[in-house]
Amino acid sequence: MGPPIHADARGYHDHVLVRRLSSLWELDEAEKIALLDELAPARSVRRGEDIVSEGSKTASLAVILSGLACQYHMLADGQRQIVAFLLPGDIGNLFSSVVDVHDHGVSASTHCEVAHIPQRSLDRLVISHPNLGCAIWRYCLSQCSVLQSWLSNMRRRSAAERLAHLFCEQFMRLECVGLAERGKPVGLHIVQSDLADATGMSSVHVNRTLQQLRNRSLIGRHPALLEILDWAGLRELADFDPAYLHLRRTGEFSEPESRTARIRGLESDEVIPASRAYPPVD
Amino acid sequence: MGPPIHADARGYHDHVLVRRLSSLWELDEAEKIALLDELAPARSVRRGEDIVSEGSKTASLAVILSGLACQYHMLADGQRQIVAFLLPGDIGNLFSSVVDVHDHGVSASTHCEVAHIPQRSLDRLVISHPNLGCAIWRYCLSQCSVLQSWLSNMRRRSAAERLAHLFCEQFMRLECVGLAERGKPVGLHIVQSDLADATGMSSVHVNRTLQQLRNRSLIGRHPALLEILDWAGLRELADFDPAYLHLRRTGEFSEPESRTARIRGLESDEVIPASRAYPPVD
DNA sequence: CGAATTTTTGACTAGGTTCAACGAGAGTGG
DNA sequence: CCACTCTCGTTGAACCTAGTCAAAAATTCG
Repeated sequence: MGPPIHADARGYHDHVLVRRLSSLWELDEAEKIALLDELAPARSVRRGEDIVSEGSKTASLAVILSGLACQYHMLADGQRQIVAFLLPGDIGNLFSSVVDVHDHGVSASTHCEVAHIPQRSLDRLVISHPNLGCAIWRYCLSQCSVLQSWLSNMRRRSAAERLAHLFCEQFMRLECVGLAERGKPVGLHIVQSDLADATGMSSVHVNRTLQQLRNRSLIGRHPALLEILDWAGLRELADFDPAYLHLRRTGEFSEPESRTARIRGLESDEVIPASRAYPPVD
Repeated sequence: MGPPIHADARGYHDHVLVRRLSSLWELDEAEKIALLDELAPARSVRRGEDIVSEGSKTASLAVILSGLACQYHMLADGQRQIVAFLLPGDIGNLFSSVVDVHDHGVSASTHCEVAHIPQRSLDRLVISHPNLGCAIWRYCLSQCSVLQSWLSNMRRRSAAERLAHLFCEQFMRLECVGLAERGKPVGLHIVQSDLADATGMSSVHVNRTLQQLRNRSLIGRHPALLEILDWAGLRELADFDPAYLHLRRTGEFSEPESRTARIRGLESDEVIPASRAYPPVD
């Protein structure tokens, strides 16, 4: 259902990992090829399974190719806190790469395709292609900024604002790797209990808050889709400023209504699959 | 190259910046000297003033020499979220160093001494001394881990647990640069409204929660001191596991006092008297 | 010493949690 | 093809943590 979050191999330009790093830092052809050369074959991980286990030894980096994964911490009382969502093109355990042991786990929130890069390969890569190291450094900083942003939003905002902010972020991150388009729903199925673990709310309250957002026509009603009906409204509610994602092409995204409206209007006189291609909404 | 100009009388070993980086990664003498060589003279910043302003351009890194500073975000409604505390030896704006503009501010929570390292100097340093780059990379990851930890703790824990966790963290971070000792109060004056901005609570609730901790004899009663009366109790309450700080010598910290005293190189194995008051730090 | 900041206290309110149960789909095996 | 199970989503009601407002006490500082 929905357009699959899925990267096929139409060439290295279209590889999600390349797209992700390119969204942060310019890479040349040689660097892209060298990077993809080190990728081990993909493996499948089913929802709920660990991609990287908490406490395990570091040997390779896990690159998400498709699906949705999350970084989490287990607390002493059995609660789980999701500290980051990982979308296609994201690297699961970069933070642990210098440390010997993973201090957090990575698990699959939906079915995922994952490819690994051996730690040694990466070490070699950043030496032979320093500019690649720069991209990775920037990627790390971008992740840190997201963490800071979560910290701000989680505590100081109301439940509706928090969810709105999360949706804005996820959508824009999908967009930057070419997996989402304005006005179109995305087949990204985040389970409500995962939303709860990420925003620090109870799943009951997530449910009720989602209903508010739906009733205000900000998001679509289908649970399995991330469908933003009113980007400007959602963004205003969330007080969302995408600067913290450190994407290169900031101009086009930061524009308020006018531009957004134009984009939305543009596709509205053409094809909107949203109403047709996807199952009924209510 | 060149003699250590800015090292104080006790020598460069004792410089907080060296201590901080050394706590994460082993540095040799040449690296320490080279690093300190690039430090510009310190300047004073009064409580409440900005060390780095949000939105300003990046030109140098701010190293905290003494006092307490914080990284913060201003939200649209005027609320302030503190995303990190900076202790002596910490670098205020490392995250922004690759980005052109600071996406967060750094302000002095108490009177601070701050020294700057020009961005260019740092760039040169990590090239001429790769091992130094390694230490900085690790420092960055350590900061990220702290952020993740804050995220977990802010959301999933009760008010008392959150404050307890924060105190454990601050104390241990002070300890690793030699500014705190078990059983002794530290002259670190965190104002309650700052605690509120950091933990996402109201200052009223911070106040009431502090009283709980005091009544349970976990912390001391003096507002201007960070005094941990019952380390084990506080740690248990907070479910504090220092692993996420990525300190090199992890073993010694999780052990009770006797061991700590031995490793810290005390001549006699007398227990440090809590009665002997610690001189005020700021 | 006086002014400003910080800490403390009280009363009231609201947003969010917890518990418990029910509904709706998807997959599975007979 | 249907019943069974499992997970996920939805709903209601009682309860409670923490926020807000307001004001007094204490501390710091010029």
